Amino acid sequence: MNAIPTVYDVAERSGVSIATVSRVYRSPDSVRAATRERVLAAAGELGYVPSGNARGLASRSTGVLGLCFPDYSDPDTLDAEDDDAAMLYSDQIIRGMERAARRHGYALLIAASLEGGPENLVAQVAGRVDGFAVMARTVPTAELEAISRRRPVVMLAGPRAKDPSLDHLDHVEVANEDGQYELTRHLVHDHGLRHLAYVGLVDESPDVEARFRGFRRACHEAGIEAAAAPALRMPMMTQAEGARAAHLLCEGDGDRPEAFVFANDQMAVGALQALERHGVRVPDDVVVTGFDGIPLSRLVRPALTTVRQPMVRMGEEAVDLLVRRLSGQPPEEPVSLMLPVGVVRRASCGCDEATTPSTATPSTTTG
Amino acid sequence: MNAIPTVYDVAERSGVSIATVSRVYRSPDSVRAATRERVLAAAGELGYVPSGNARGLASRSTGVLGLCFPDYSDPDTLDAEDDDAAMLYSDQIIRGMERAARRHGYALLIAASLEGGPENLVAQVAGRVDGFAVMARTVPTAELEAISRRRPVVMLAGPRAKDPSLDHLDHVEVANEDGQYELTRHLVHDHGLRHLAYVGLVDESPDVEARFRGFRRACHEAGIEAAAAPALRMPMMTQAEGARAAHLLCEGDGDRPEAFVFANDQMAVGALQALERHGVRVPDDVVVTGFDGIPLSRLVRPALTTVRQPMVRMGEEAVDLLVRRLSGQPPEEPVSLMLPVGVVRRASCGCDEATTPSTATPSTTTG
DNA sequence: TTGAAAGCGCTAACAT
DNA sequence: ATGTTAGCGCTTTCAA
Repeated sequence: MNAIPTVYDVAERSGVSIATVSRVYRSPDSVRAATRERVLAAAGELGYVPSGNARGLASRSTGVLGLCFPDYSDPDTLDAEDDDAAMLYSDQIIRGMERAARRHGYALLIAASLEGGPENLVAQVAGRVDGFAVMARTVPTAELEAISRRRPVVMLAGPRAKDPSLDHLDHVEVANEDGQYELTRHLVHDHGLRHLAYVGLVDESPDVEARFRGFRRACHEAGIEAAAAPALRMPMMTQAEGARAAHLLCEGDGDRPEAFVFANDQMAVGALQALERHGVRVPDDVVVTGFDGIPLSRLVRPALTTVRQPMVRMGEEAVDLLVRRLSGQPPEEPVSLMLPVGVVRRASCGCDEATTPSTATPSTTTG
Repeated sequence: MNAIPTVYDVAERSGVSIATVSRVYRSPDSVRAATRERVLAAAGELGYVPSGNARGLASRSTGVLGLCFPDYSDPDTLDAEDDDAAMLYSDQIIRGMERAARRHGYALLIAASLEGGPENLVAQVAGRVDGFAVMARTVPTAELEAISRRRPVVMLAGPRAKDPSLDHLDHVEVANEDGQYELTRHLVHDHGLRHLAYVGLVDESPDVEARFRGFRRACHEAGIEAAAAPALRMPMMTQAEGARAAHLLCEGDGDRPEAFVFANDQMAVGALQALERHGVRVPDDVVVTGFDGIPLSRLVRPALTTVRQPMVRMGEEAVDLLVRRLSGQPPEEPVSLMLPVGVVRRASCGCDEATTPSTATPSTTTG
């Protein structure tokens, strides 16, 4: 692992100037074929690869896009196998971004921010890319605000209006409110339920709030006395907390809700486990729903009724937005996209179809 | 989006030298608190973030590791939902690498190589990272050989000895041969099958070859006349090809094998579909097995007996290897790791347990 | 078509 | 504790 070869080494070995070496890579046509051959040959022999750093520095652009995402790994998921199944948000967004980035000729730099980790994580990313996407609440607002003044940042799944200092960012979110509204409406309308308990989050989360609004709206419209706040707010949205929520809801005051409407799938899954242990049957005794549409939601029994979010697409949209900003004609105004979601009716709400996927194409009913 | 601020701007604004600005970020303690505050304040107001490029250039290290992987997306998987379920190899490796990289303070740069795409993809990655991992057969050998002479590269899942020009690379693979051997032995020994057909790949793939060796060894040991070559070699390992293979095997010469042993899960899944369409029952009429342990293998019905590869772990090991090479005391010799695999017995071979996962913890029998 | 030279923004001695 | 000063490896005018 000797010194890494540079343009100078290649230039010397092929008897040209460093400018020519550079040209061979940047605009091959501007160099005579014979010269090009010689340079390329020398480069090959030396194992030369242009330094992305130097290139970026000299040309002020890196050809790399970034993504900051929270370290979502659910500590409750100890089983490696479950871990596999629970393909996370971030994986899907990564997939979407990588694909789109590649289409546009960019590479993708990813970094997960561990809770309370070094704040400079963003900086680490921001300093190395032409633009980047941030999953909501991954990055300290102040820091993000400062950075985003100088280079394109798109916010994912987050609070568009929430923070006015960030309202100049492009933004992609999913129709949380509408999705939860549709799902709730399904419970009320199609299943005739009247007594629903919503389980949210202690911390303020724009997504969770929006979902709750959808829930409440559906209740209102059905003439159900909808609480102004969730029945329960948990400190984290993990399986363990979901289980705990199920406990609390059951041991309440004897009069158990007909449905537990969870703000995400992880909690709902935890609840299913807890309920099974307690001999409470789903959906016969109580209906359970989630939100997200993680793969695990389809694997559990009963399969979970939920709202699917198009996360891969979100990644793609994010990249398209960034590329647009980076291009000659960036939109003047900040762009805000709201991607549609779909209610997935499965067994946990009493829709029994598609419970046992047939060979190779486990299908679900989307409504 | 005005000019991006630099150390000079921050220095000027806070009335210090650029060296001090640099110190504030590199070794905060070497700067008086008051000064530090002023610098940080100025930086904040300016929206300053240290340029990763300049940093990398000056310090000759980027703090980034890379991964090149093939664009595995199976074109047969048109359904977005299946796509979700089929968490791919690459996703798992990315997960593993990202985690491990973060533990070591590195970020991760990922780039998929589209078949026949620009070869400079590797260069794009190689030029921006301190070291990187390459999934086998992603990158032209010559290019890789040259690059790997100058910086650490670890080969994933590939042909260790295959290419002598690459035998100086660190290398992580899974026990393909042993895994297929164990699985085959299970079929022969526990299920008493004697007539097995192995379905491989036309192209030479070290992994597939290794698996076939395991298959053959198990046959030999059981006194079964094992063909020197796979019963069938398909051009690609997709679901469509798996279905085609099933056809061919069924319509052979009337005497159908008792088991179809596929070189990967995708093909096996395709075969399951085809067999169902033809009214051939699995496992009653014919046993089907796969290899990989992709999530989809558990979702299909009958659930697929297969061999699970620890891909997340592979990603972690790769990073550990890279970090080791980058550290002060790199091992002298190239390191080669072989990760153990596990046979997963499910319904498609006649092991009926664990076919219907119970709530939240779909379990499988690992043997 | 090719070369010379001036940076790009930062780090790392070396001074002070 | 802070400032000065070379580079780091490349791109990019400007000349030739």
